[in-house]
Amino acid sequence: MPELPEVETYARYFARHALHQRVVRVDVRDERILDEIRRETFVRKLKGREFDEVRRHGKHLFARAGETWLHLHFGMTGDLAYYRGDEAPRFSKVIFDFEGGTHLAFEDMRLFGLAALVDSPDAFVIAKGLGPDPLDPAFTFDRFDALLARRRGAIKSLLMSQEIIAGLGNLYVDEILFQTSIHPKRAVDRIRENERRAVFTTMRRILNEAIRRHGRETELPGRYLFHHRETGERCPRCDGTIKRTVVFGRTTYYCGSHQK
DNA sequence: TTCCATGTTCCGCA
DNA sequence: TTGCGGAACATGGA
Repeated sequence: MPELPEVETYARYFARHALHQRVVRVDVRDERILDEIRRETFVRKLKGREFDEVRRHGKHLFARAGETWLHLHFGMTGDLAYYRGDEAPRFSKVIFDFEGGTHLAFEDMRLFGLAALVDSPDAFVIAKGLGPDPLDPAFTFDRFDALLARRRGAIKSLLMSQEIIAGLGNLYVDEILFQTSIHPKRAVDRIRENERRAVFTTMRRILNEAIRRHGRETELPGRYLFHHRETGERCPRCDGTIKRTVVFGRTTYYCGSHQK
């Protein structure tokens, strides 16, 4: 379920449970989850260490362990589980055993996620060309607006592009555009400044709202589009009908009446 | 059985 | 150069 609010929730979960404990074993259960690192190297550099800091940028989570940082990306189905005992979660791909008998499992059913080591989160963000994190306090409307300037193409495509803004995914982009009454296919150069401001503030409001609900979309207010992602549904904000299309290769829901 | 999925990347084409 | 459509990846659930 990993868009920004989910990954923020995972980051807090990691920080709450898995810091300052010695890693006594690193169990890579499926090597395919590792990104450009050999299993032996991954294990060697983490075993015996303690994680002592967690950071997030967009959908990427980083946890510092000595000289290196664990990097996790959750793909479509990634998750974390901290537990005690021998019952590893079904789709565990990497399990960290801590002294004291607890474990942190990185689960990923569909294997679109990845685990790796990086020298630093900042260097990784630069190397990958990731855009700013929308919740970074230093990320202002003016910076947001500059990122959209001189571009064409559908607004949804831009908001989905991680090299422009890092962290938004299919559900949250649809939600932001629904709540700002903007059609997902509207060209960005045909969006007025007051609408761009609305997108910026609504984006932050929705993300913070979702984080307050621990990244669980199902707990978002009933008037959110999230609960009405079905062709033919009644729009919870007007008398329109929910329609479905494809933008940026992704199934897109929007209200055929109030989103222009 | 068939279709779909909250992500990312790569390729070809306009 | 920019943007977009399509396919691929792996796998469970409706």
